[in-house]
Amino acid sequence: MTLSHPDSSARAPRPSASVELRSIAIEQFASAGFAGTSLQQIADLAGYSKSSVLYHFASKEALLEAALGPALDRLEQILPGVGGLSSSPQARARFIEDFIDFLLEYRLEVHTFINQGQSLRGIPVIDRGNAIIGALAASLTTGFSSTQQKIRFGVALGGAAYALVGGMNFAGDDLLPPEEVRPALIATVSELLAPAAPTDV
Amino acid sequence: MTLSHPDSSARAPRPSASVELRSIAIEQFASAGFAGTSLQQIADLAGYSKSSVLYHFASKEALLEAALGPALDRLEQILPGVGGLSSSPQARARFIEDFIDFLLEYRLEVHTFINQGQSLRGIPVIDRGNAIIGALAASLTTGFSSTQQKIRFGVALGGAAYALVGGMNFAGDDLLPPEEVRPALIATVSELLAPAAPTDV
DNA sequence: GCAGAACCTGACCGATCGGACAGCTAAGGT
DNA sequence: ACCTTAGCTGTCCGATCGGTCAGGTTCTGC
Repeated sequence: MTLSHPDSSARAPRPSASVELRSIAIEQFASAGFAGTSLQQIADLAGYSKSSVLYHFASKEALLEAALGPALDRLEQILPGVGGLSSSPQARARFIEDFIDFLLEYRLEVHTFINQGQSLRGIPVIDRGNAIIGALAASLTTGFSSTQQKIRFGVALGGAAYALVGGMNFAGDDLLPPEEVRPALIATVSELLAPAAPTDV
Repeated sequence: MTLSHPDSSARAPRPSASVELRSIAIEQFASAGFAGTSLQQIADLAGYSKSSVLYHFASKEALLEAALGPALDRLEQILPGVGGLSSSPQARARFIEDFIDFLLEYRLEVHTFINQGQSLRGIPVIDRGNAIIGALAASLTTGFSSTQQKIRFGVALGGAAYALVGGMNFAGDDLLPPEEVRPALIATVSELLAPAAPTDV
């Protein structure tokens, strides 16, 4: 990819086009939806032609995959730690922090996936993400899978994702700063996922 | 509308087409998105022609308005009761129950609105809904509008909406029955919106 | 019987969709 | 000098989009 690009330190105002297109794409997919975003829009926003977008990414689906892939890789990394939820409180806190940090780092990807994960079923990268979240849910509800537990998991996951990107424009004028959101979100999610030991507020 | 329809008790297997189209439309808007749903799809699912859809509803936006309108009317009805949140515990519980029942009754409408309320900005019925939720958020954060409070509100609203329709396919195979979800959801949301007096689980 | 409203349809419109393809330019290796 | 490759573009394609329109059918009120 960047092997034949010796101008990494030279004058290169353009961040290699591919990266730029991907970031613009995920921004649009999250805010306007996958179906609601055309390749022409992405091209216009990036200052390229539609043909150029299709040169870097073979199809619209490939662009979605490039946009969501890294987030899924990261999520798969922290997934094994979910086992710690039922062990020590430290391991539990550790996983929740990792998970919240994941949400914060991949705001747009998570938002896209949460909102459109059902309607885009069939696209490989979406199915992959659905499988990961399914595994996450299975781990969380191991042993006690009461309706209450399921609701708590659903509210925690969907609520956190929604609060991060989607709905904060209702509570305020614009997005809240991550350094302020992080502790509040950790406290709230900890409380939801650990009902036996309610965190102090 | 139905004034000139005396066959209300006669043989009329078709529920007046308008109603049928609206219910199919909201179902599609919620599951596939507004942009991702074509008038042709709706027509096919209903067994009508696209022209017929546009006969009953002047435009795609008008169909969206007809689909979401009743839910917004109902939400506006229960909105004044939000003032009770800061008064007696009974009034608070009453409002939360009303709100959860609203979510249950208008699952699809709420899901549509929560997921696409931002991207569809500009459409009158969407703006109206945004204004209502804004008023709701303002009432809830009156007095103490700390980041923690905003997060709690966001998680409660988005989480409840998500758990109702969107994400339960992760925790189980299909949607949970409302009579089981209701008490669990009431308990969870009560806890989130009233951190000072945590509900027992 | 007749006018007219309500209902439904196929044909058609311009615009836009995702995508295929040929060709242009600049840079690098030989 | 030459060729290859990467990057980017304009043009074109069939399909589909939301929407208009003229006409057909059936039912109702007079």
